Amino acid sequence: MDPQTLARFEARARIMKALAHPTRLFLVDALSGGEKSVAELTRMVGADISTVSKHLALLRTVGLVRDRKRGTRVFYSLQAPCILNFFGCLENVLRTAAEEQLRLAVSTPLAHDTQNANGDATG
Amino acid sequence: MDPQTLARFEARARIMKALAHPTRLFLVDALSGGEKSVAELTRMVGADISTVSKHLALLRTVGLVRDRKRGTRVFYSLQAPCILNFFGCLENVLRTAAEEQLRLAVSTPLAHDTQNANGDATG
DNA sequence: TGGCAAATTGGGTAAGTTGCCAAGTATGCG
DNA sequence: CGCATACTTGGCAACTTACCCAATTTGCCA
Repeated sequence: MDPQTLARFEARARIMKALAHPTRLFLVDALSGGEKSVAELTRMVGADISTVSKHLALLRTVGLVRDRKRGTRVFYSLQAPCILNFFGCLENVLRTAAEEQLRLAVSTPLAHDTQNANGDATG
Repeated sequence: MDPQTLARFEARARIMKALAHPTRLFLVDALSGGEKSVAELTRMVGADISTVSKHLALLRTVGLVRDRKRGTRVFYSLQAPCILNFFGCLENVLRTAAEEQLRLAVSTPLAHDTQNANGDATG
């Protein structure tokens, strides 16, 4: 991987890292319905406001959200709504993985415990 | 954030984490052209084969890629090609962020060094 | 000006991540 | 069988990240 390619993927990874946390994914999702203040988001998340503020700052640093100060409050909004398209893909991956797990469980049952553990032997 | 919502975003975050590394993003990109062996990918990445193997294992764990053993070799391929759509969004975010940086740099120049550093004082 | 509310920043600790080497596993071949 | 090749796994040191608490900054208003 040459330096230029590396730099490009490092830049992409920085954005992905910003999304690689449940709270931050939740924040992005919450902002899909329009801008919200830190306090409002803090209430939704249910963590310390300083924690939420730091999460938002990280999202802003990589350019995923933007902030707008109004009085003492700061409203955050989505800067890159195209992220939302990705959520469907994530659900897709999760569903496929779950199906795969199920398939494996059925096709390669454990040596012991095969008598009636599944509870579907009659159906 | 109620427990069920938390669980859903944790599951999503697990996938995002798997993508939150330059090497793993590179691997996903490399696999967009079809399945490749670990040795082949290792050559492209330029790291230790054990490192690449672990990256691939992680991608497989979350269901992003799949492996197929053939003889002594293991071929990996994309299980969730929809990820590739996201790369365009990432580039979008990067471009927008860069433009934003430029805009800020132009609108709020440093107090010193404003003589002709930009080279566009005459335009 | 003093005081309140909203938000950010700093700090310390606990937990997670990464990469390389070494060792182990699996397959093919003579 | 013995050996080589391809890959995976274990383990450890270096580094990064997350959270809560405390302190600070910012803006509003009496």
